[in-house]
Amino acid sequence: MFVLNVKDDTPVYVQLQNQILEYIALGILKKDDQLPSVRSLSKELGINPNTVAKAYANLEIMGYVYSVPSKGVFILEEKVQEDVVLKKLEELSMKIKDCRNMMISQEKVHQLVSQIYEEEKKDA
Amino acid sequence: MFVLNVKDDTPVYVQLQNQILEYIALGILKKDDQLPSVRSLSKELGINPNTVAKAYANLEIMGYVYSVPSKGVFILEEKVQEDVVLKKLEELSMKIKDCRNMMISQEKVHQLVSQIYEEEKKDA
Amino acid sequence: MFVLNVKDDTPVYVQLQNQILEYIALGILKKDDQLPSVRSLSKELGINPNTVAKAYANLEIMGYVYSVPSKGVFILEEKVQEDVVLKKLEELSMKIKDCRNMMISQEKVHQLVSQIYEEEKKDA
Amino acid sequence: MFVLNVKDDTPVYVQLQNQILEYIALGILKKDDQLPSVRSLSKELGINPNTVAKAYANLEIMGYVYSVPSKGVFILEEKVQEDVVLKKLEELSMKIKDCRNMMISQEKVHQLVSQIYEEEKKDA
DNA sequence: GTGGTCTAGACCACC
DNA sequence: GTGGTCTAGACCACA
Repeated sequence: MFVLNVKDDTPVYVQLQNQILEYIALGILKKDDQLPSVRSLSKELGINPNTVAKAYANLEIMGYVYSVPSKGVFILEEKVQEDVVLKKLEELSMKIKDCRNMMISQEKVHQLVSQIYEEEKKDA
Repeated sequence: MFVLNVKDDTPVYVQLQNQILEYIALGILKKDDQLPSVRSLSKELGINPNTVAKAYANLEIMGYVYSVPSKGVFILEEKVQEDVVLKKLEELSMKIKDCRNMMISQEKVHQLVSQIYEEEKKDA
Repeated sequence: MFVLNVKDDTPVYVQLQNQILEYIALGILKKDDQLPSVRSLSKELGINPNTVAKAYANLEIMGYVYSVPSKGVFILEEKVQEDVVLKKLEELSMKIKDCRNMMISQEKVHQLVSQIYEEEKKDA
Repeated sequence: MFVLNVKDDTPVYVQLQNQILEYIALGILKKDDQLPSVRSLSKELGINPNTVAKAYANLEIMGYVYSVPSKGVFILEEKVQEDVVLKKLEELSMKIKDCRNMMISQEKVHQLVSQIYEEEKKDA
């Protein structure tokens, strides 16, 4: 279900958080769905339980998830969808600004967008 | 001339490098222009001289700058090279893919691009 | 009859105990009244029978309840005892001290008390 | 500067968070003040650095503090004061409701408030 | 079985 | 020196 990229320099627990948020945004994870247990997921991904727990704890503090001790961790989903989308668009905006500032032409960027949307989800 | 954001999670020396590259791309820094001295710039920005030196050293390694001992550091090229642009575009591609995967419409993204390019450099 | 909140961080069996004590204090549960059976209550609340049994067992240890094997569990006292009230007042004291230490005015606190006592039990 | 209570069942890192928030609310810690380093504080309190780091990280996620890697952790203080006060009053309200529900008289509670405010800060 | 807390200690990038 | 990340493994309360 989750894919970690060791080459990526973003921390493992952040990668996990982001993937969970993406699944929520996509509607794959719904309100009150249970996330995999800390231990099972850590074993599956070959990482330390603490790392999974950290991701879950952060998501809880951020209000996307609630944990019931000795039961599990569950999706909260209230306004999450728009939150996540807005955050992604904000990140995108920064990158677009970088491109503009480096004198990359607007046409070039539009082209890239079209191209990526057309290659559908070969790499998702 | 340079603006650093300590609360930003990107390292200070990377922020500095990027801004210098940006100024080169924009033609503000031209071939053989001299960069501020390590000492003066570090004092001006309130950061450690080592940090400035590291940024300059990296730029030299990357081939955008040459240093003349006991003289200073100077711009080598008038244009940022292909690879820097390619790297930026690669980063942009990842973000666009994220948006596509989250079912954000292609139109929305095109809109954002246009909007950002139109607001020129109010916020650069 | 009982309302549990799984998202609350206080253990389920403690929530149950407290509510039973509250009903005793309020005179809703009287001497020799029978509590629901472990099995029926656990089914009704959707929780593990062990959890209900634990709450009952604790109440028996604390002397508020007695169990007759193969008969059921019954209320022993008509009134909650001093120590439970004292414990609650102790908890309240700590919170009041916190407020005082944070420079919240005495008037503000008195106001809050009055307000809560006046809204009766809309939310109990 | 900080006092931990091992007998208290609230987690050490939560105790730390709360004390820091209290100091902010009291104005003892001000905007851009630096918190003690993770290592020095952990040594001083005799606890593991991870535990201190966890408290700091949570405060950062909650938006009360910002950390500059290799520099330190600093107070952010934006609207923090009211946030913290509101949270405290909310906690107090819950305890007052408990008392009311256990038939403790309103006079008794007012008395307790007055008494605590009068003993000044013998125990702060 | 579950999550929560904590310790001990490692390595990293950065200043 | 600083914070950030991660591992390995312990113990606890709870269901």
